[in-house]
Amino acid sequence: MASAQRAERTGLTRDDLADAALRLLERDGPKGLSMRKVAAEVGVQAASLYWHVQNKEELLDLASDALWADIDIRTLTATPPAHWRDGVAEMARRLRTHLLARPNAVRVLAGRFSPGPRALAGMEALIDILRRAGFGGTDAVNAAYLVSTWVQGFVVHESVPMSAAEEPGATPGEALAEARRRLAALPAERYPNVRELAEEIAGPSMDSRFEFGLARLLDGLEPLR
Amino acid sequence: MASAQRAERTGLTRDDLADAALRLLERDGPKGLSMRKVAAEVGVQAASLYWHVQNKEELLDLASDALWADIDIRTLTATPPAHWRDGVAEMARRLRTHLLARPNAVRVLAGRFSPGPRALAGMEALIDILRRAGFGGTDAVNAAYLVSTWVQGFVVHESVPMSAAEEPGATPGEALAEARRRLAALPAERYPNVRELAEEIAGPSMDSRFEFGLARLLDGLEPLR
DNA sequence: ACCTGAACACCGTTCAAGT
DNA sequence: ACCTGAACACCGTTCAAGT
Repeated sequence: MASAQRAERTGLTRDDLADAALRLLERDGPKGLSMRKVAAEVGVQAASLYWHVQNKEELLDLASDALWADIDIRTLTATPPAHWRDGVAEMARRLRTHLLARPNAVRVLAGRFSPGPRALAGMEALIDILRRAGFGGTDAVNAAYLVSTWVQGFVVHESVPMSAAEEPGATPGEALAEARRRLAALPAERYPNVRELAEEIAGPSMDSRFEFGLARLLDGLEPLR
Repeated sequence: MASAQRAERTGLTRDDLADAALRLLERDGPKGLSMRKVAAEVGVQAASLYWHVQNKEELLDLASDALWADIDIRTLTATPPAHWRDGVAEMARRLRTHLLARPNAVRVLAGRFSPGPRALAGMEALIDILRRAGFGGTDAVNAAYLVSTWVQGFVVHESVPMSAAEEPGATPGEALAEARRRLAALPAERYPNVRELAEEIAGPSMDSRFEFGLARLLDGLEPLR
């Protein structure tokens, strides 16, 4: 048909722009994300973008929703887990893994995280698991919101380099040693606990910190079932 | 002395720059935050900033730490609360209130949230409350981290306007109605729960959603004491 | 319906020069 | 030690014009 033919010729969609933005972000870093470069990425002039999108603001909003495009949620709801805790935990881990794989997008788009249409797919899956487990509607919504805001906040912290200055080289081990040095340099009278627990705070394992939080959340939700 | 005299004459500090950045952010919005405007705000030429700061990146890092400058934490630790739950809850509410009062800073700096020196004051206070209540060192650190990442993630969601397009006017009531319309427009087969619970999801009370999460967190932490 | 070229105001950053 | 003026490359956005 004519429409199919037209789609073959050009077919530049708003999704294409969002995907290009995310691609540039991870490939070239935050500085790669300009209207001119996004345009070049999709093979067009910068001014052309303004036919598809009102301004850069709107493009970034599209990108922040597209961030959730490839996340694998359906396999989870297709075969509901035996226990709701496993289901929620698995969803939380998937959200984290997905975001951690896109650290530049997280850093640039963090201030735009909101329940857009695609992010709602995660909410839908979480609510579904919770309701099947016997949670009431309001509780399920609140619980899903709790889990997803926490994961996002956690990953933001995790994705930010300890110091902007030392971003380039530096092995994880070096960054860790540097973090400990920093904590040890804080005034002892004002930060007694932070100093004493510097090893724990600058500890290497974000995984165990994540699992700690997850277990606490699930324990806190349990009585509501 | 000579140094005091010099300090009187100019005395432009890095803190001054960070404060100016935060001031401009809330006064003029995200677009107010350019090196040239920060320079003008402190009465200097743009190029001069580069004597105090390596680049804009570093200035934004300073600003994101300065975000925690005026938060009132000391009054809390001075008179430790009777029950640790009250202490942690009060800290969480203060963190939220503080951030909510600076929505533009939250939106622009969210991707930089990390445990900088000033943010560690909140951690210190939280850890202090928890340890006094009998939590072990590692648990206290993990719990403090859990609470503060959750609050920050929560407020980010809360600070983002539902849609970039409708930002200008629109009463909260209108925005709410619009949000419900959006949820109702989602495909019913893929979003059955979201659609059924649209009222809850687009519900007006972020306060109660916050208190729900807080109560769940505290319940989840209780057994660790 | 979709794209271009040229232009405008503005931006971050550098650098030689001033005091 | 701290600031300026001028310059450079780049940016978001508009608009008349093309097809």
